[in-house]
Amino acid sequence: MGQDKPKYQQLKEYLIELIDSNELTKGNRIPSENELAGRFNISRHTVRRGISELVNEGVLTTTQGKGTFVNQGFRNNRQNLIIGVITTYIGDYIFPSIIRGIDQVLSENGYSIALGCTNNQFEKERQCLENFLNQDIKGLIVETTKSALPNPNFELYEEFKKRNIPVLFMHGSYKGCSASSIYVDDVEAGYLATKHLIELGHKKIAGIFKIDDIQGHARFEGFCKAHKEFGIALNDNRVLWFDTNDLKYKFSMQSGEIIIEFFEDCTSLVCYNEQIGLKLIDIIRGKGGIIIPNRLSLVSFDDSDLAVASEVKMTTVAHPKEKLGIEAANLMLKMITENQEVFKVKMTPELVIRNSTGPVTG
Amino acid sequence: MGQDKPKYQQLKEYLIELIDSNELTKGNRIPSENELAGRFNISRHTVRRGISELVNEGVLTTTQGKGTFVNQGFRNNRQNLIIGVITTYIGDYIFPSIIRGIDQVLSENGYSIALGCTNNQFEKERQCLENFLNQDIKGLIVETTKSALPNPNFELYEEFKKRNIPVLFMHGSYKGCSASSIYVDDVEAGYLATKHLIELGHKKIAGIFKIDDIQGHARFEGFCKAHKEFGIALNDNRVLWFDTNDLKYKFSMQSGEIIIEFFEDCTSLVCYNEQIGLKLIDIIRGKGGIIIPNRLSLVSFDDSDLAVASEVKMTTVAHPKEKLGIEAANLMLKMITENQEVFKVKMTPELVIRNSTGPVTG
DNA sequence: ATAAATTTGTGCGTATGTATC
DNA sequence: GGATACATACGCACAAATTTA
Repeated sequence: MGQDKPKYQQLKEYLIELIDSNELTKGNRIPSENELAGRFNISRHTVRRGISELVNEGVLTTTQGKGTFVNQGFRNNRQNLIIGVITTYIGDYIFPSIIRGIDQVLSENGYSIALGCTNNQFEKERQCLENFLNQDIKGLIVETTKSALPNPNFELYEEFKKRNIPVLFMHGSYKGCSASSIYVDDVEAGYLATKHLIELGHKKIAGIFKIDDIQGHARFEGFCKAHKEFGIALNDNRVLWFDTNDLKYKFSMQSGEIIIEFFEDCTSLVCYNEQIGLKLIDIIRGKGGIIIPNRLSLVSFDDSDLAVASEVKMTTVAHPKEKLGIEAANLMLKMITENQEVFKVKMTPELVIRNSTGPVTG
Repeated sequence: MGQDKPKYQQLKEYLIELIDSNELTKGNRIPSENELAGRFNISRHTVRRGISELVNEGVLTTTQGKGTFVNQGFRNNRQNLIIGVITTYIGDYIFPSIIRGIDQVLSENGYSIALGCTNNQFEKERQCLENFLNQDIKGLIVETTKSALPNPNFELYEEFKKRNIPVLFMHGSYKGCSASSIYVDDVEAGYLATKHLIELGHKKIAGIFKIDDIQGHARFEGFCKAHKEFGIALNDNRVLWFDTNDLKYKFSMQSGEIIIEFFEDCTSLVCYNEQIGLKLIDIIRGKGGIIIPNRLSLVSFDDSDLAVASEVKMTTVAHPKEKLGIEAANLMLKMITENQEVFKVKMTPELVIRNSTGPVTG
């Protein structure tokens, strides 16, 4: 008789053993409390304690007057392996690819995804986090919301840490937070895009970047770095910043005039992503007169479907997408097993040259 | 003193009351077991039972030697509202929009989504279902996997029914299953697309449809229906069938010649979806000579981003997408509250006319 | 640094109530 | 009604962890 383990624990293990070996299967009645008490020479109270824990774990169900029964066998693997995933947008652009990558790896390993979507709003992010705190998730992968701004949901992330639930940030992490993160080297991306234009002879390069997003900042940093490295002066008037709210209005056909004026004296354009890129192409096509790449070279980022959707096949700096998702999921599995190590993984983007860029003319 | 409720239950309610009224908040120690026993004149054993249930519900945490403490307030709403969502593909095309629609409604109502993805394989579907059976989900929304074939996971769906977990099928339900379903009228969609061309004067209409997909069959059915209704003969040679595996090869630039030959003697084309439509536009643009809509009118389906991505803005029959997701989520909420009624909801698609179609010429 | 007090954890015994067969 | 099985409830004893004097 092991004196180390509590008796109710031993009883639990005995019952689990019976169920796992199929001596008791779904629907079977287990011996009565009194019988178990007699058989193991323990008190009925102790039997009750063991049983009540198994009921709580979903293994058994008790019915007064009838007995205690084994639940449906689906609970045989009594695991509940869920990873929370929070993204800014769910259905747009490259996010689906990332989620697909994550799902691919996790489902292979018996995990499933619980999905949350912030629409880039702190309030919704908070809601998602609270939701996940109420669930028994084994890990959390977060694509940061408004990553360039200070985050008001800091305490909630701390709570995950306290509970030993690993958190992995994607596309940048919050300041002062020592959590793991996986991100694309967006400075390098911005650098590669700009360098490509410079090497084609461009000197007047416009840039459009997103202001409330750390990726926007990073890509702009790379934009600057390339200018500096090649000794080209950077003109502030050639950089246009926009935020999430501008998306619908600033880049519509109606305001196309303003946009076109903006890069009028430039020969090329570094464009924050392909959603914007495609809208610009539409505007330019609509106005006529400007030909890509002859009059204007365009580099964008991400290499989504949109890059090759129109007649202008965009030169772009490819985001790893699925690969990032796969990497992130693998990291998460590692974090779960290797107990709270902090990882920082940087993925390097690659330039994909298509026909939206060409040598400077005139 | 209410004699109806058990004493441990009364104790639980007393403690919950203290927490909800913020007299005890996160981190606070509650009175010791002995003190509570004395105060309420009940035995310590009874106190322990009440406390142990609250521990199990995540409200309290006990530490031997220290005391019993109130957990972080996130559990104040001790609900665990998760809806399982199973789709065939996660990241492609219109699925993200559907998921976004579902998420929009559910998150507003305090639910969150647990996501599963079958890749159109029965085995993965089974895995997802077993996963969800192990979780405490409140409902299940399933996009059917290989809906034309008999489903081997029937018993698992039955199990949900047994547990009173409502199941809602999307895009068709399994045979012999009396569950609720929500679907788009794809016959009508095919009919609308074809009728639009006929009304523009087209009589030689080619069709491209997906063969391993019930939507493909339905859209083809509508294609036929319109031909019959307007007394136009249907030529088998003008219908091209493809399956999932063909996607990569059949519609590439390399095999473009074959595709173009296929609709050479037609003035218009009904194209299964916009992924294919966009590839065709690329092929046509690459070959030159054929102008849309002058030489060839093109109608597609779904109204995804891709419809307006290129210089050819596609006329298309819009899939409700988000709206379908929203509808589905609302239905699910209704099913949860109204206890297992069976709903059948049909959504009607709408024609969106853009500039890929025009009157027949020559 | 040690002992005492406090608090939770394990375990036994008993009694009575209530649901099911 | 009677037998059986689970539900509620009280009491006691000792062990183990933590705090405090």
